[in-house]
Amino acid sequence: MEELIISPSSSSSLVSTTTPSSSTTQMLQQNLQFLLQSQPSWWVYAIFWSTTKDDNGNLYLAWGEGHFQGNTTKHTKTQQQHNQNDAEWFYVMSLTRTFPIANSSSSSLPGKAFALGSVLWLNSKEELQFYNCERAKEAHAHGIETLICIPTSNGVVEMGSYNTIPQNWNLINHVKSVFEDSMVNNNNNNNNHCSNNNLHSTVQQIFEDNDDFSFAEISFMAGLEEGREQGISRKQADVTVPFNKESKDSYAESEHSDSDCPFLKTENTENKNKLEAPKSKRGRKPVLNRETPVNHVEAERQRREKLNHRFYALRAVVPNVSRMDKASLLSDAVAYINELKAKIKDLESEKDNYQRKKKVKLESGDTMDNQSTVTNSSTVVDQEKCSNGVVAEVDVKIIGDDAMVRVQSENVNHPGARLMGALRDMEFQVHHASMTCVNELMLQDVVGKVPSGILRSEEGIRSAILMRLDHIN
Amino acid sequence: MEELIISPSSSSSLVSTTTPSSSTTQMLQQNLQFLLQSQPSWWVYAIFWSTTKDDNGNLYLAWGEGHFQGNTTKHTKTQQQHNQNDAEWFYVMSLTRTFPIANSSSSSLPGKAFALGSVLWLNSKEELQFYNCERAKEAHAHGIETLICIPTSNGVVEMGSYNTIPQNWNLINHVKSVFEDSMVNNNNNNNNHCSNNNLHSTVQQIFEDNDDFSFAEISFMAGLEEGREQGISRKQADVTVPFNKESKDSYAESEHSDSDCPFLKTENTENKNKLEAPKSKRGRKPVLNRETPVNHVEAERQRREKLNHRFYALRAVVPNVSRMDKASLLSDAVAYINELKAKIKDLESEKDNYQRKKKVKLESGDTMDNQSTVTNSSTVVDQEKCSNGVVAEVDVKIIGDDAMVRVQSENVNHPGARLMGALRDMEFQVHHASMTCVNELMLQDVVGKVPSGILRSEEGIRSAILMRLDHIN
DNA sequence: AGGAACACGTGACCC
DNA sequence: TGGGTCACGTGTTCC
Repeated sequence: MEELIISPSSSSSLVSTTTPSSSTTQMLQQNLQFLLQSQPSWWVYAIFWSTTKDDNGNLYLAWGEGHFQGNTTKHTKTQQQHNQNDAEWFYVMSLTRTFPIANSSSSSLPGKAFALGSVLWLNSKEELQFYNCERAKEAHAHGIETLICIPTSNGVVEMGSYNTIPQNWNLINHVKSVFEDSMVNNNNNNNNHCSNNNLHSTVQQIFEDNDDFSFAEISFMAGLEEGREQGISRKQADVTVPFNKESKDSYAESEHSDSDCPFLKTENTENKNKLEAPKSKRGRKPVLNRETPVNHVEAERQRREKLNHRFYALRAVVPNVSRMDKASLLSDAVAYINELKAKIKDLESEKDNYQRKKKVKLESGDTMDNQSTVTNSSTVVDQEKCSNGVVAEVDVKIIGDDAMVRVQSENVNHPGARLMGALRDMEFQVHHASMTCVNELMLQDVVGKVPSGILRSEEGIRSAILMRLDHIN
Repeated sequence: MEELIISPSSSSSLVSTTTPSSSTTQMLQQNLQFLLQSQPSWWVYAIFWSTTKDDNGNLYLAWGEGHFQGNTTKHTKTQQQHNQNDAEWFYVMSLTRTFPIANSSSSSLPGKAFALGSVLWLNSKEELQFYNCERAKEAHAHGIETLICIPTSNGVVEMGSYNTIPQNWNLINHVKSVFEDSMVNNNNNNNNHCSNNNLHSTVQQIFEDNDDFSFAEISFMAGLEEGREQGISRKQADVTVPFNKESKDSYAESEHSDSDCPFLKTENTENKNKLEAPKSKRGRKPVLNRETPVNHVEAERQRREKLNHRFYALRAVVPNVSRMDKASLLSDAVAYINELKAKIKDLESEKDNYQRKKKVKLESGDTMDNQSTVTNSSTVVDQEKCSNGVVAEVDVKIIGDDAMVRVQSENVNHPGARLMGALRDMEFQVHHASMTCVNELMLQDVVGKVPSGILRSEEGIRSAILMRLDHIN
């Protein structure tokens, strides 16, 4: 798999005060990359469109950072390669794009997302083609099947995939938290010191639910650190770590190792460790003493990382975390869960009430039916055999201008449709009707206005119905 | 069936002042018995483990009450009888048992449940065997397949069954309500008994303000500390820090100084400092070298404790925590939160639908014109204009093999006949239907079996109905 | 300072 | 025996 990384060194001139420092840029790039690589679904690229002001002070979106990871695998080169090239082209061309921020139907999907403040998730040909958005159409023309735009506080994250990917709230939450956090902190920190706290938090949220993947990547950290990163401090190694083994070749390590993001706190503990290694030249005896502990240390490190990932994940799903420390997070999470539970309980009881009411309605029909079945032994003489072989019993009672019709029959041949059809033919205006199926029996009760034209007698209506029941089917 | 009832008269020596009165005992016994007998699943026994203090003021769980109802039936005497005897033995032996309250991997399942404040529900051989809990293993060795512990305000209800019984919230809620209520009365006058007052309801409040620990949590801490003390001796600490034994009891946090659990404060920082004093050779102030690190250590200890309690609280509100480690808990919590969110979204949209319809119903009664001209953009999508000019709103919900169809339209052109005809055309077998005319509006509700041939989606059915409503008349 | 929060390495424990 | 987890004391950084 090939990677394509574009840093907006040129575009920085456009950006006024919000110009990301190069360390931020790099962080952005890493975030995007980690984002893509941590997703279970395959995304071709991710772009962060950054809010920018032009000379007139109007906001628009311009290229902030991007990551392109191309095709899912090397197989099916013929067809997919074509697509990849297409999408690559689309991606590269995006460098030059800017989008006005407008919610009107414009050509700007990112602009719309930012203006509306809502996620746009288009995942079908149809949506892309008919969304009345030029960029969506372009994307589709270049093989993109799913195109999403997620607004953040100061930009929009756009992602594209060849596949149809259903909306995924985890992804959305990750993106939101990662890019909110990273930028907020960036704004707060005017120094170029790239807090690795932030970096951790931003990076790690990505892994939230994709445990296997993140674990794999994290575990690889262990092997990586000792061997090849001599000069780099431990913490930086942590950051660069998620470049997984498979892709290590294509990643210009320099790109990160020469980072201007100074993890100034070159760790004494780590240094100590490193210094200790040579010191251990003493004898071979430490073999058992050296190797095991180092694994242990590494394992513990990984455990901590994992735990922290989970914390970030939790942070991503719990809104309004009062303070940023872990304890507060946990208690907020608990409170939030209880809140959600209470809400669900409320809603459910509400719904329950509603359904119970409905049930009562149904049941009242049932009891009525029962009642009628109990009494119908006396009226069994009223049963008539229809020509289609269905036994039907019809009972009519006239009350003032209205009539009450009760029909009881086998549940075959859609008795409801037949009765309703019959009543329609008779111009019988239905006010209320209910039909219930009990075993093989269908009971229908209808109340309505007797048509003026027809013979206004119970027996007349009854036979009219019977006749039509017989013939209509 | 044989019953085996053991009252804790003998064990009362263990129990200090918290010994339940005999009336309470009896009530407990009845509750347990009723509990067992009211369950659809067969449980072999139920035990109420009551929180108790030993001479040092440490919390334990000791036998409070129990009920044994033995085998499910008399059949298969050979095999089951053996198990029953086994379980009976296990049950009787429980009389002598006490459990420290600790979350650490100890032999105490009830203790763990109480400390965590969360239900433990083990219902497979594997869980019982590998739960790293002696009591679970013992239970399994005696034929128990499902072993559960449900914490209450002042104890734990343990139940065992030969069968594999899935987690059942009704049972849990039942236990909680019954045993919380019954015991609260008993507790109130018992000043030296520190009950954790319904953990589940309190956690919420506890964390409302961030750092406030209610006595509920404190009681926890006491149990925890005490449990650790018993179980795992802090060897490392013992070696490196000679004063630890006392200092580690200083879990007390500043916030709960007014806690109604006075005994918990027995060991405090002062004590530790006092013991620490001799260690510092002499002068008042080795401050810089001695005292500061000690405070730091202590603070860190408390911080850890706090974090852990938050973890316990989180465990208490997250059901079905897959594994007991923190990382799993966190990710489960995240998953759970997302689940809850999704559910709320569902319920809310459902409710929204319902209310919108209701609103439409009400509005359409007198102001049909208004409604149509208002261009309520959200509702207009649901409404379709039939060719005959009748506005109809169709809602379909699929439940298993059945579908619920709701049609709302003007009462013209015999909507009942049209709908029934449409359903007949679709081979939709009606189980129940009701139609009601409110002013000029006709409401129809139909429940029936979805034909297998048709596209079995709600939207598919809906559009099929709409199409036919349009054409049939 | 001095508290609060965090990461780290380490010892211990348990499958 | 090793991999996984935990608690602990410590160093550090940010108010």
